Amino acid sequence: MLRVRFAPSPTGYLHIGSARTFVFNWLYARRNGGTMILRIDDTDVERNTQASLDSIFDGLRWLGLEWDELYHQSGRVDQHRAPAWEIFEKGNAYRDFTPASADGEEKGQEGGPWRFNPGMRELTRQESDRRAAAGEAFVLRFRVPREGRRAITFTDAVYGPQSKEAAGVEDFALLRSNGMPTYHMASCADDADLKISHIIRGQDHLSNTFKHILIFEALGAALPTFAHLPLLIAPDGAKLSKRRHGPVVSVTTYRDAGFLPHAFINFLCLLGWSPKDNRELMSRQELIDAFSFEGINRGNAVVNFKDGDPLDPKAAWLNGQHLRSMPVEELAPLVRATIENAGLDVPYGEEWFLKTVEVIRSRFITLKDFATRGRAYFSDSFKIAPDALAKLDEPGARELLRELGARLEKRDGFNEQIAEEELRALAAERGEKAGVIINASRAALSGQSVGPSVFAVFAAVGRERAIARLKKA
RNA sequence: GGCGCUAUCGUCUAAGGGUUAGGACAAGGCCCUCUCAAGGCUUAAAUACGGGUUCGAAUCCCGUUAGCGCUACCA
Repeated sequence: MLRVRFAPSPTGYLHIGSARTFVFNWLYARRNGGTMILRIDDTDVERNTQASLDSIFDGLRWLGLEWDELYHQSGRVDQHRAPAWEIFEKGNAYRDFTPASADGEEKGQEGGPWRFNPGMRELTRQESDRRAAAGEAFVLRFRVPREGRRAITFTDAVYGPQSKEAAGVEDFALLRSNGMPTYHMASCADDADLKISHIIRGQDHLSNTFKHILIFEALGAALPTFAHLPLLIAPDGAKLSKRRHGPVVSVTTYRDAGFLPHAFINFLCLLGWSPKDNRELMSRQELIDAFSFEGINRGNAVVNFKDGDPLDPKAAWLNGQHLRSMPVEELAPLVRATIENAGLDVPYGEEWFLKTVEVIRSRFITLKDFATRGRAYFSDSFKIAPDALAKLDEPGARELLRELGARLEKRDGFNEQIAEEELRALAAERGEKAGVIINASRAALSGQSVGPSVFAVFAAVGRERAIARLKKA
């Protein structure tokens, strides 16, 4: 039974690296008929926030990614503590009564890295029990095997064979002096208990895996398959962080910028993974079908944002591609929400709406464009952009528009063909280039100097509004 | 410092002993055209460095350098 998990700790908003980890887990589960588990690793009570938890759920909901089971570690503390003591009883852990060092670590000093406190590691069971009974505080540490040259090995599904001498691993903590399990303990206990078969997570855990294997083995639990993912980094090479890089690292930035959930997922997938056949624009199903560990890279991937522009250009391109290629029926509700969020509403019925979205989406990059560059289609209160104004200011242009408006008004019926007939007839009559009237019309009708074919604009704007806008010129 | 991992155009990546080192984004040009996108064509742009192994290395090995990660009673 294939079971994977995404285990965020709610100590910041959902950032794009975490989102990608979720996506890869999800893809792997969906690809192989497995179970996707969302586990909130909220053992660090001090740093957890409700806002962070909300952002995780908001982000995942926005992306439309679902999970099959949900757990909170905070409700499972007993299930983490018990196995720690089990390890202790087997002799694979010991109490360390050394007081927590006040500020920072002076442990890893001069003679090399800190591995353990010899006095504590060798304490007899009787002595250890006595001091514990006397109420002395202690942390429970794993007794990492140091005899011989035992190596801890495993094969990572992405990074290949991994090996490290056990003696090089420090006696890491399982239980804190307040009795709370550490991340390593809680995580492994849950992974074992929840029967996680594949641990797919960030490469920052690659070196932690040696410790985790020690725990799994001490627990007598089956080892899951590990697959580590290259990290997402900033253009300056540093790992993505809110402090250094600001909101670009947050999933909500992309949502608020008007991204399509699926386009964002598509973009995320291309960071550190490739289908190896040059495909880039992929549907959800194509992603699922193509996903495998073999396609995952080992080098970190740069999210290419700039100071003035938080969006990776390729992400924007992908969004534009999806925007114009997805079924318009699927896009329409998202556009409607965007329009309504901007305080506008859809003036005509669904048929008109679908047609209009179809016409104008071809030049847009994000959903936001519908409310900004596309504002004139939904509202009479719009500004004419400066470069569009220049088209209106062409000599004679305004007069021609008024005349065109008058002719359209006299004419029965109204559609693309009629608009084109009248416009071209007028141009011919006046010996004027059609382009002048065309460009000026686009400016007057849509407020933009650029956009769809102007006759499609006439149709989308509609007879009454088109005539009014022309005459107002 | 110790340990682990990584290194192909500016960015995302393909090629895993023999290719003119391929694609995409971004940039430049041309075509199309009522504008702008889209689309088509096209230009520029890379195997970090040094040694091996081999008839032949981006690819395998060693070293160097650089980056990242771990080295907490954070996760």
